[in-house]
Amino acid sequence: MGRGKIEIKMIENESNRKVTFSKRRGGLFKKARELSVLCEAEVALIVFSSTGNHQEFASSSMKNILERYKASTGIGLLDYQDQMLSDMAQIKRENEILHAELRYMMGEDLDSSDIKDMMSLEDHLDKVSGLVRKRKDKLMDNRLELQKKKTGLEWQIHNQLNENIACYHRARMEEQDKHDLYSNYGFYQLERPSTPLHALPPDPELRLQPNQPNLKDSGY
Amino acid sequence: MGRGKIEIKMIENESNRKVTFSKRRGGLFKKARELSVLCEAEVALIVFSSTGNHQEFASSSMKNILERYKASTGIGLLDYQDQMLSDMAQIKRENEILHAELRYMMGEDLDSSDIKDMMSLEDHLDKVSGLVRKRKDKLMDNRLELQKKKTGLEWQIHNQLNENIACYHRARMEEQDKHDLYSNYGFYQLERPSTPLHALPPDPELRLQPNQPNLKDSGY
DNA sequence: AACTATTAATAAGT
DNA sequence: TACTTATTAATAGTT
Repeated sequence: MGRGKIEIKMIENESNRKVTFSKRRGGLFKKARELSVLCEAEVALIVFSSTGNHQEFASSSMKNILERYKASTGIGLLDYQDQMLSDMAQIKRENEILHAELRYMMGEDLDSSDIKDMMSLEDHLDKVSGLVRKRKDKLMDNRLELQKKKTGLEWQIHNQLNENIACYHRARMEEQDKHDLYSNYGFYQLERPSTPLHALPPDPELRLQPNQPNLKDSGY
Repeated sequence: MGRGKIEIKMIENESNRKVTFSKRRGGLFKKARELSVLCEAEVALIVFSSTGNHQEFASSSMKNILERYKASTGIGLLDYQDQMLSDMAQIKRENEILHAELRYMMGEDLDSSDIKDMMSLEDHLDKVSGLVRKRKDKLMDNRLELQKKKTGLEWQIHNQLNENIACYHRARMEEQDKHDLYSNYGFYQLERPSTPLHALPPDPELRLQPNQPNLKDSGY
């Protein structure tokens, strides 16, 4: 159709090619539209020129048509999609089973189970209880151990403090003794207990001892 | 182009429409191909008939062209797949969680759990154990009830048999008595216990009674 | 599905 | 790029 027929092969002359492209592209789109209108067909047409521009025609919406196309063919990803769908089904089944098992373990689905089931479930629960108890005991032990260590440390500090205080009092006593010696309070000082009264920790038994015999002896 | 021109609007006559569809579709695909060859254009053409069948033409590969189209417009085929992939990921996550819960319930994953966890799990296990015990007891009761009924039936049969046998023996005794009377064993017969010895069920206490006083009395 | 009269598309020229 | 036109291609209606 034109002044002479042409071979259907790439047009070497670039400007010719461009012109032909424009003309034929127009014709193609026109025919695409006509087909869709005359015959109620869904038509999607996408054309990229060699320069990279693209034009499209879609009888309804391109997205819809491509969705439909994808749904009906899957453009090479049919296998992939099938694979995915079957994987999905598999996983869903697993999910169902897990749910059921979990419900069973949670005792939510017992009405349909028989004595044998109950026995084995009971056994199982006992076993798990055992594990739990073991774990709990271990954790408890750990905590106790920790507590002990802590307490031990506190005792150490405590004892150290006592020692320090005792030390301090001994030192004071010695000084006092020296002082007393100078002041001639001789007898009274000798009657005093050798341990300092305020030393810690205070021993209740020691406290009950009369530590001021001088008052009693003095006839109050 | 044809014997008279036509308006571009839906063809009412169905067979006409179908014929026209076939013809024009062929022409469209031909022209699409020619365009792509003559002008080195990339062309993608998808046509759905009103009956749902589809045909396609792609100058290279439909997937490539649509990818290119998507790159330049954002409309693409991958939405569906993406959706599926994310669904899958979601389900897989759920699966993971279920697995973990189940492992936990099975006491397989306790090493990382703390005392609080253990306490609550223990509580839970106790609760489930309670449910299981209840269910088991109920089932046991049912079974026992059944057994009882069965046993009851057996006892009835047993008793009925005894009755029958006793009946039979009474009948025989009466006949025997008649016979003895005729044979003049008068005294000896009067000494015999009134119950027949072979009557069932045999009572051990009755058996211990000396039932042959005549031998003893005769001085053996 | 083949035919063909007729219209539509378009190659080459302007 | 647009218009023209000779020519080919497509196809509507018919068989």
